[in-house]
Amino acid sequence: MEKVSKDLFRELNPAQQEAVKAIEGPVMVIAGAGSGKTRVLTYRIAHLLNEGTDPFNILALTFTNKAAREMKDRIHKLVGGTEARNVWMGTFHSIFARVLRIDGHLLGYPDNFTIYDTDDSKSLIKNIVKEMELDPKQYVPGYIHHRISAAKSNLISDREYNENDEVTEADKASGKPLLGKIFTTYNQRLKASSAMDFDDLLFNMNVLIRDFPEVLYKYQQKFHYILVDEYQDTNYAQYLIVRNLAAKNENICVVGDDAQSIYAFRGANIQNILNFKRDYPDARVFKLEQNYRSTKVIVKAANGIIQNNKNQIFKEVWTENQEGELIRLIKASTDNEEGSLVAHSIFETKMNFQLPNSDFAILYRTNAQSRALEEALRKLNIPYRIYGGMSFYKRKEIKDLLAYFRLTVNNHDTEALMRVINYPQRGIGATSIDRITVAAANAQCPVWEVISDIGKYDTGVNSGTAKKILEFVMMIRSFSVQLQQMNAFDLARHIAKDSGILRDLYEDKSPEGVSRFENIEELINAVKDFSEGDAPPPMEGENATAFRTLGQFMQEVSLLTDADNDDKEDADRVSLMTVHSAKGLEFPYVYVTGMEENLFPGAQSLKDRAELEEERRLFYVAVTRAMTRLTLSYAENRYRWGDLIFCEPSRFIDEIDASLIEMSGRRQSENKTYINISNDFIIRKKEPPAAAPVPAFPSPVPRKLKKIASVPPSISQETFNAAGADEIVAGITVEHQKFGRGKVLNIEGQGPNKKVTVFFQAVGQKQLLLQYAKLKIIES
DNA sequence: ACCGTATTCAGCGCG
DNA sequence: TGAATACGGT
Repeated sequence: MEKVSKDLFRELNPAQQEAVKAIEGPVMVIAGAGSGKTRVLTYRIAHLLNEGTDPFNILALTFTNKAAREMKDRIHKLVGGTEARNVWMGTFHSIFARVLRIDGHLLGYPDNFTIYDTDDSKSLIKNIVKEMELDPKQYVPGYIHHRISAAKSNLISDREYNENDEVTEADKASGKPLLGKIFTTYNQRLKASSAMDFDDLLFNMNVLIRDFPEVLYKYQQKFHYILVDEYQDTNYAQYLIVRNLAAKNENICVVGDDAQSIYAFRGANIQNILNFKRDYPDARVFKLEQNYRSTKVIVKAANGIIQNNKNQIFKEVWTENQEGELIRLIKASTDNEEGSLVAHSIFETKMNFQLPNSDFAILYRTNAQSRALEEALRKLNIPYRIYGGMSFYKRKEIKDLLAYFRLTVNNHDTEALMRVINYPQRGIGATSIDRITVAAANAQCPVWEVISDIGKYDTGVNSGTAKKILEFVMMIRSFSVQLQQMNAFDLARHIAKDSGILRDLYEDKSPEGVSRFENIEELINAVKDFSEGDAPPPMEGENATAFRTLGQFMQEVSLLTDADNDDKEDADRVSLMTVHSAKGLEFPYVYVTGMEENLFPGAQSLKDRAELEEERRLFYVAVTRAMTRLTLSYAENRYRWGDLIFCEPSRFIDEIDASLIEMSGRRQSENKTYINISNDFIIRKKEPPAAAPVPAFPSPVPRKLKKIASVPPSISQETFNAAGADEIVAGITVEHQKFGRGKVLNIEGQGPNKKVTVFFQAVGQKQLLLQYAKLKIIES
């Protein structure tokens, strides 16, 4: 033990050592970018363990699953053994979901409550708006959800919301007087579905420890040491939980950087970190100011930027690293040229220094900017990966199967029920579903209650439909019964088959259908991996099972988001992402693109000081991602929402000392106007790269052709120009865009009504109107 | 139930 | 511009 802890400190600089050693009492660590923030947190926990602290008494809160996982791994490497896995380490949401599964019954929730994700919440809101017969233009689900979320994050209940005149007046003034009513109904529906949304996990945790002092006491006793990562990003609900849990022992350590607070727009309160000294007058504050990541040039530039913000904790970040290259500034005339110049710069740097693609990152403010950059990279055959796209768990087919799992675990989960009651189609149509919903609303009970005893309610569905509903209920019940009998994998496979999802997707032979089928297989494999792991040690108050159940799988999966389950396969790619998602990462070569007024800083932020300061912190984050060389770029014209607009270079460029910047030469070899027109044309029309000379006068191509580009490569656009009606005769082989190849059996009808019967290998016999079906002749 | 077409809308996004 | 959704015709 002793030896390990000596080694532990040798790897830390004096400031870091002090921060690690200050175990007792309130501590705040202000960690500049690249100063070893995570290192301090992990070493601190390792130190606690080495000193003999029971891991069960340590609570470490992070913002992302990824951060929690990385920290666990690193601690495990430092202290070895199995101790690390017993630390209560995870996101705010996952830790408090765990607590609520144990003690949530005090608030009237079963331990198998469902967690609604944002889509579930919005869909529920949408339905409520519809039921109340309000104008969906006025009551946009996304906006309402945002309001409700903001209220919950500030611990304002629906009742308090409705009783607050200021708030209700504001809603009235903006033409949404019934927003409070929707809030109330929304909460009622959640409760009836035994469900919590993400914000409820924090809100209800607060209610729990507010209303049940013995529960608060229990966790105060348990969590002797509390650590919080990214403290600058905590919202009020999170802040208050932490403060209450730490109130007894005051062994609380928060780590963060006020200069990197970039989530005020979703409720983070930078005051939490600025006021820490006020909350804990005895607090010791440690500043980590030595940067180990970046060159002197980059550090100087970053300092120059952030000093323009007024509201901050003073610190001076410095580095012993070498001076490094000057910051490059690329000026392009259009967004497409910007992409091309960035791509060429990456290509050249890569070749000159023989670097892997993974050394490069391209950052942008908005996701919409990625397209031009992608096109440019593709032209140079530079492999890239876009972060923050559609995550695995957001795909339709995955959500469908997960909905079956959810409904199996919690029959009251109404969003899941609505999703699958008629998928795959079982003849329970929109009208019947409406009738059921209305009956449930009238009877003030969950939809599941209505359909599981449909005769008892006055729904008005006809007997045929009632029978189909009964069959559906029986099926779900049979799944639920298996929860304690089968392990997660066996039950998941059983559900995928019995529900008809597998068959439904298997029958779809289109490339999209095949991919969906593969995704389902991947999900079932994930369940398999989970099943084969050790049964988790039962927590206090939990039932122990000999095997891992589907219920346990769902608890884990409902708080996962972006596929951190990284693809190791060909990881050597250039990274493309928004500045927000780059937070916490580092790359040798970083390109920050779209450095223009109204884009970065964004147009909405120019109105008020606080928002502009957040944009500036965002830029600070972007700049400090770079280790070796930073490149900034902007375009003088940019396509936005379809038309070309003029842009001014960002004010942030001027905030960097001019002596640190070098203007990178534009590629002057070709006529400028020519480049713009031709490049724009090529990229927008998705024609092949101009290996051959580009036509000076692009021939007008019908717009519609663009759509074709999304069709998989095997099917080119000409392929599906319909064959002439006269050319199709019985006996020939044809290809259909969706159904694939098949043989023509029969032709009937005349002119526009000419009908053809085809037997497709994949899907069987189909009748098609020649007028609509675009058939290609494969073999006559 | 299904398809093509019209319409609408556009910020960053953890869990 | 393009993606997501609503609508109207078969």
